[in-house]
Amino acid sequence: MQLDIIYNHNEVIVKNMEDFEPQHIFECGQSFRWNREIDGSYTGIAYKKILNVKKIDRDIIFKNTNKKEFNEIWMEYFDLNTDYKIIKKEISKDDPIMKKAIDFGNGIRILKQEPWETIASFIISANNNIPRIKKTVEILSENYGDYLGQYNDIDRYAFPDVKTIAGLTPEELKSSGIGYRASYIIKTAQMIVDEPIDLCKLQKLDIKKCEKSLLQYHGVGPKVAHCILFFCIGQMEAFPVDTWVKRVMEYFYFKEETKPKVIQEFATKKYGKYAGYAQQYLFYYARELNIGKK
DNA sequence: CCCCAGGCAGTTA
DNA sequence: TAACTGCCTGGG
Repeated sequence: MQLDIIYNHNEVIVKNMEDFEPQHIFECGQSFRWNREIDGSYTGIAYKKILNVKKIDRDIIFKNTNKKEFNEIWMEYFDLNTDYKIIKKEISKDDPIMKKAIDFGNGIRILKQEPWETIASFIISANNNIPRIKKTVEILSENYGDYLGQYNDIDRYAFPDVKTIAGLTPEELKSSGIGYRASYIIKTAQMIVDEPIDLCKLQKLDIKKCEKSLLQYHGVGPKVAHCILFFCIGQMEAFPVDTWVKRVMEYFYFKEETKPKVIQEFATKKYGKYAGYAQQYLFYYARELNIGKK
């Protein structure tokens, strides 16, 4: 698979890109820092960079970037070297439900996100709703993140550094609307400052050991751990079971109340090394169509 | 207004 | 180790 890339001034275009639908990528719930603009493009922040993404016909236009940055950051971030056709085929064989879910979320790509931001964001996501998670992450960034400049006349801020958060008190953090998760985030930040995350090391561990090490963080349980495994460590057989996935799996496969752990083990067996992708298609499908909700 | 949200930690049996 | 409970906060 060879990408057809054009590098312009402050802009990179990938021609005839397969399996890339901005709306599905940014609104499938994997990331909390991308917002839709009036023209249908999305502006977001990652790795202390501001980027705008727009799809025109079959081309993807990446604005506010350049060749060097694109190759160093965004290629991997957008998982552009992965052929989603193979994944889709693998997880949907003999599974009409998964075929439907994939058809619905056809252009989803899994973003390779930063470890600390992913950990903190998904700690915040617990017992919370997506609009509020996004708002909290935004306020956190405005209050404690680096100022990155303006884009489309709006001030943009990076997600706060782990050291900054580690130095705060829960009382200070609570002004960001983070609620009782403030103490979780701070404790976890302090753990990470004391022992920085070694991504390479984590990637080499088998998923069980990797999960176990993540569960040591405060505010990280099985669901959040699997989100971290999948969205930033690259353990693609992870399978986060949240309320939506639980409901949709019960509705389609189990036909009865089933414990998250049972669902997760079932999915790992059923979908194998691409289980995480299956989870993301299912989650998006279920949430958008309200499947399984009473 | 009340209900609840992409769970988790802490506490009991 | 399984089951139960309370939880900041604000969107819907």
